[in-house]
Amino acid sequence: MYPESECFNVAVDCIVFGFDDDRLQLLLVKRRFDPCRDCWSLMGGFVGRDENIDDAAARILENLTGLRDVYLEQLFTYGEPDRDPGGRVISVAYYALIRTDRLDSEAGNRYSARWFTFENLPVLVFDHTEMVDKAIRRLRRKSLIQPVGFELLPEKFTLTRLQKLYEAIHHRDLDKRNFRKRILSMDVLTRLDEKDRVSSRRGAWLYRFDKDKYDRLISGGDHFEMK
Amino acid sequence: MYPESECFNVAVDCIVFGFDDDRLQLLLVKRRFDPCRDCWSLMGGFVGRDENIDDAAARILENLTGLRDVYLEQLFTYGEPDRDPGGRVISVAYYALIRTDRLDSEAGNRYSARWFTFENLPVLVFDHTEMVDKAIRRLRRKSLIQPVGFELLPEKFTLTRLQKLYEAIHHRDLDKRNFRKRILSMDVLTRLDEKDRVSSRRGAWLYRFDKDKYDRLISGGDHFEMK
DNA sequence: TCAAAAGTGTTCAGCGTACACCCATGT
DNA sequence: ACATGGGTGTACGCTGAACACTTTTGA
Repeated sequence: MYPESECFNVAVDCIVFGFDDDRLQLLLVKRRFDPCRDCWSLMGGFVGRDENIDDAAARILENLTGLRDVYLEQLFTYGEPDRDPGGRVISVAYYALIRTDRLDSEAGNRYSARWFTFENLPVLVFDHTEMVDKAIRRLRRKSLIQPVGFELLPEKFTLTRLQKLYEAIHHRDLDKRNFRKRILSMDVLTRLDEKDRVSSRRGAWLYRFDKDKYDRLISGGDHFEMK
Repeated sequence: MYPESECFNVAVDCIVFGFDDDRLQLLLVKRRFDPCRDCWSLMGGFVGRDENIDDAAARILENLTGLRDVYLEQLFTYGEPDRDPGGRVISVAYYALIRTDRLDSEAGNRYSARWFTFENLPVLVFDHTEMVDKAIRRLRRKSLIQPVGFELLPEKFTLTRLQKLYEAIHHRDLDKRNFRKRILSMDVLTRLDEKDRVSSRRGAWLYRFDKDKYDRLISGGDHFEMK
């Protein structure tokens, strides 16, 4: 501690993305204390004395969802002096991608958590809307260069479902053939010997995400070039 | 203030890029206090009680360089509990692009500041090397999609000089014709009726950066697409 | 037999890349 | 006259985008 210096509460706020059939969703909680009690808010919490910030984010997310090992990435740090009317709080925003099928709804209940369709969010407290806005832009960019978003689907999924996810992220229709070509050319999917017969009579092949191939892809740099 | 919560020193560290003829450079200071007195370090300082973080970064940078209105962008927040052996400090890293020709060397002297060639940096304190690493990656990526780096040159410059800058940023030789085609196609440069005769007998046209065109370019989205 | 989703290929345009020579001028 | 850096154009391959029909099968 450098005692001659100012001292701040440091919080983490989590932008939690989920995907349900064909809509991108956001998990929000109702604040249980003042200021802004009962307003919709991102899930947040304070960083602990001996805790690193990533761990704090993971802990807070686990409290809310009961999930460990979810995709979690630091987004941006917000520090306007008056951003929280309850006092000066510097907040490090993280965004998370979770599989809604794995969600522990018990955990969510404790926080009056609710999923909202991304295109239809309520007013949020403080600067949380700004955080969400930055998060979706980051997610969109990321999804173009990395096969992100497998984090948002159940383990086995059809290509149509994956396409629906990308369409939800980008809020735009995609061409089926081009999409499949593109995704398959990334070479991170394994087709299973199994079909999903729920969504169609004919049945659609199920795929699984191949983490090994993915890791090799990632380590191959940022996929930006200039020569 | 939320008194039931922990309280942290919050600092800003600045990764200051400059460009001198044909080398990318970094402005570093020698720490004047323990721990790690006399070690090379990024320029840093603590956030003030009623100051937002961007302003803190700008203030700290102005202390060091005497410059206002420099390009400054938040990079990442570092919060390992033991990152600073002097106490728990959460640090928000920013990177800055400055024109070395505008640098006030008086200001720098107070901090024993020195420019280092980017490819030849000294060992840095704490996690500062990690910060620098993230900053250069961000700068590289940014430079591919935005005409960043005009911030690093004097107001008037030749295309050769601009190319040298890009080569320094990417640490790679670029093809002259392709570079010029690419840069000019961005349509953010204005050719002046003036030549630089220092670097060659023939003389090279000087260009100026056109901020209006640039702003229009930026507002046109991230320059990533998916259809 | 029909409805509903799955699956599949080709063409074209634009962009990034490789590549080599003449120009203008000061000494 | 020559040395030095400035300036220019073209050909090719790859990638992204547009585009429509057949297949399967349960009801």
